[in-house]
Amino acid sequence: MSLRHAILTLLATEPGSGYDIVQHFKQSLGYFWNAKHQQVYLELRRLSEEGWLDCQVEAQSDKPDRKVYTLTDSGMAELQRWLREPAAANKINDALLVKLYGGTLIEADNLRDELARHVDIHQQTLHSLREIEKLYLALDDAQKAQHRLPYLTLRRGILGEEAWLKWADEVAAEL
Amino acid sequence: MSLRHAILTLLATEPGSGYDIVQHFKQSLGYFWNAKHQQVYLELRRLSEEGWLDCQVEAQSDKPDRKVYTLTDSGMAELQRWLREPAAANKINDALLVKLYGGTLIEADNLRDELARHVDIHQQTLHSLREIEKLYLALDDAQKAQHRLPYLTLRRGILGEEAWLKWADEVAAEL
DNA sequence: CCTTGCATGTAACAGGTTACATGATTAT
DNA sequence: ATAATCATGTAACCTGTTACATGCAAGG
Repeated sequence: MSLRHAILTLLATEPGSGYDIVQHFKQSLGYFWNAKHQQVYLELRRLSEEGWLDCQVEAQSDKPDRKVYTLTDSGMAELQRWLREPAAANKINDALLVKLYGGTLIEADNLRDELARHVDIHQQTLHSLREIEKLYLALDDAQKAQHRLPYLTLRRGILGEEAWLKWADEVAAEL
Repeated sequence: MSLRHAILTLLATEPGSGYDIVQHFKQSLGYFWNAKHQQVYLELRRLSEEGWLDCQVEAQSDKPDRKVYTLTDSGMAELQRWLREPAAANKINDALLVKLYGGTLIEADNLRDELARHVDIHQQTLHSLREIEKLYLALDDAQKAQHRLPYLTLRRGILGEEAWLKWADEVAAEL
């Protein structure tokens, strides 16, 4: 479990609501972290109960109230403790590869369609990551320096998607 | 959940015990599927209860008894039904990227060490995948044709690890 | 009128991890 | 002696998903 620490990491940059965090996961950070809103709201409550977050309700005129969470000192201490701890290598469970592995048991057309669907998804992801990269590259040096590490995670997304699509080409040629 | 279908896929090629399946996950298939032995034994029991697997106890002289599971006709039907169903895109939760993202909050040395540790792991994985690839490439054409699809999943592992290491080079240069 | 976005949650369930448990054989 | 390999499991716990729930505002 590191959803709680992913949340603390995001809130270390700037305070935000559960909704904000979910939007981050859905948009720019989706290539390395995903969570449903239910899970996020649950963790936010727990993190507050443990004293790692402060919560302030922000009333809005035309939209529903927001609960804005801020990292506390002990929250920052916990985050740093976790950051220093070694991370386990990522566990991968890839259903598409299982399907390809067992692909001789079904029609080749089915497999080709499935691959094409996934190629579309990965191309779209790659495209949106490259758009974000453009924004970064247009920054001046001082701003670039500030977002150096998030940019490196973005590069992981880009290189990862490029490699995936290169692989898909190999597969398409064989199928 | 597709652990049950990953198991059915493996047993479609040849019957095996829970232990055999876990070994597959630990060794050659670890780059696309992972599961603990407890979970595998649990699923095997459930799959038998649903009539998708047959179980035969094989006594061994010097080693403990083995429960060898075989796919039934209805198990094969279920597997094919699942294989034809579209797979959701893979969900990624990568703690290392979260740590990199929040890396400004801790010492740079810590980050470099962590990266080096992961580079080691990925290099070892890539090495063992390449060893498996050599075995495939040495096969004659008929045998190659037989293992075409599993080989394509292996290529995914190799291209994925190569891309990961290429990214790690970029990161190391920046850190 | 209907859908999307904003914004938050509860409850039931499914899936996965950790701890504990057993016991023989083989290698260091 | 000690650890590793083979081989199977139970129980408690933690994490994540799905279904259900509310309610206003803006846009087509």
